[in-house]
Amino acid sequence: MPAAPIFKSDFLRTFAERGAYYDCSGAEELDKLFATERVTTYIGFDCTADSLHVGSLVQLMTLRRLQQAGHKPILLMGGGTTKAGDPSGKDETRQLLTNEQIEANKNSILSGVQHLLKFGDGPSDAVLVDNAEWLDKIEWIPFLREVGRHFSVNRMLTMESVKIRLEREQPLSFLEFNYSIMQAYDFVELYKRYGCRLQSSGSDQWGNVVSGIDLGHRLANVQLYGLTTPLITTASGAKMGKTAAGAVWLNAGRVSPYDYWQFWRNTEDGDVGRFLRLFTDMKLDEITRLESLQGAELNEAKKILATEATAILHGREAADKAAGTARQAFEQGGMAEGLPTISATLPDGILNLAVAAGLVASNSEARKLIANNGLKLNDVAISDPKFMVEASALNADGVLKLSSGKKKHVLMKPA
RNA sequence: GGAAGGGUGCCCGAGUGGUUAAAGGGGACGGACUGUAAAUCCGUUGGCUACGCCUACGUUGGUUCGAAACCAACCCCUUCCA
Repeated sequence: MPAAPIFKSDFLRTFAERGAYYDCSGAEELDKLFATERVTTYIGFDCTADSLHVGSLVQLMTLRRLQQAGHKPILLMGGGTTKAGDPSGKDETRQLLTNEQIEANKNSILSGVQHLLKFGDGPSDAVLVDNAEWLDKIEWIPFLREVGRHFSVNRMLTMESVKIRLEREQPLSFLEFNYSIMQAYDFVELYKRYGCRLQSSGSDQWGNVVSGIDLGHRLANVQLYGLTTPLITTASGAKMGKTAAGAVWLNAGRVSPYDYWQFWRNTEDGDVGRFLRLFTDMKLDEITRLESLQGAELNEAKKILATEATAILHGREAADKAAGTARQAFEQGGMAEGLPTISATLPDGILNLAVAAGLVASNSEARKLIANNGLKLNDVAISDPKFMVEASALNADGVLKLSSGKKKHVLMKPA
């Protein structure tokens, strides 16, 4: 990672102090721009799913900090690019999404980030833009004449992403080859429509960002800028955001605030300080204090991380509730009301209940879990797969707690 | 259009007629140890009404007592040539 320059503007300085800075183009000029005017900045996301996940959070936090510093963020949805489909991946003949699906995904994604960014018409309010607005209307020949002539294949072949594929003799379709052109075009189009001067992205997108800057010179005679964030991995080197249940989605419908809180609570020791800087709004000196905690005391810092990160995404109330639920479930061994709750009909076999609770995918899996001593009813391990759960197992509040391992709990209420 | 190689479980990858629900690795899950961490060690990793049965090695059909493996057609991927 290049050493971060000393920035004068509030935004870039904060951005760098929080560990989100990887590289940028024209550092000095960009710094000056940030210090003197409101800068409109965009980040692109694809909309193949109905929610973003934690992997996009660094980017979203970038937009949040921009907005906090009084600048204007644009969330660019790749509606147009999504229609082309991502051809990488071997033999999955990936289904192309219909327009309705893409539209639904966009709305859903937007609803998932409502707490992170303030959307609206104000000068620094975030806006959502879909690149289908212009990509859909492109005509082949005019596009080639206007835009295509500015792209040198010779140079595109030297781009890192392309070069790697060629060197490894991996296939690279024409469509993929065009992604960088589309992305470059998006940048210029956003400049024309919204006066957008800066594109932020992960460091892997650098080549595409530079293409956009270049195209800005040629088509609009304007100086555009790029700002990249580092790739975030965990201290033990794993890609961030993959857990048991798959990706950690941002939408509450996919991953509940409670589970989201748990995700952050289970952060590795070595990541606590870094994550506090990146993913919360906490003051830096407070973070310095928290990350200096040793051994088990670091758990306190993890709880704060979990609550703060959850508050940013789901709101303060949901975060406090998740924290409270966790406290009851883990520290007081209680029934913790806020745990995911499903309804059940008693009496029923323990296998059925475990499947109904979503703790396991099948009866067989439940049997295996029991054989491994991992399935608990009201905190007592079950040893008999044929165990019948009677209504008498309900506690005073009329619920029963089913657990897989030590961390995953579900409450069951008679229907 | 021609030639060659290939499609195996969540992923990578072995397997070229029976002992194969399919080696090995990764990942994941559970257990032990801990601090709801990491590392380490152990176990599990297709389904079911479960000492048995069902479904699975791109698709369909065939050869055989018996096929992931052999044959045919088709689909898809990769590479080289035009």
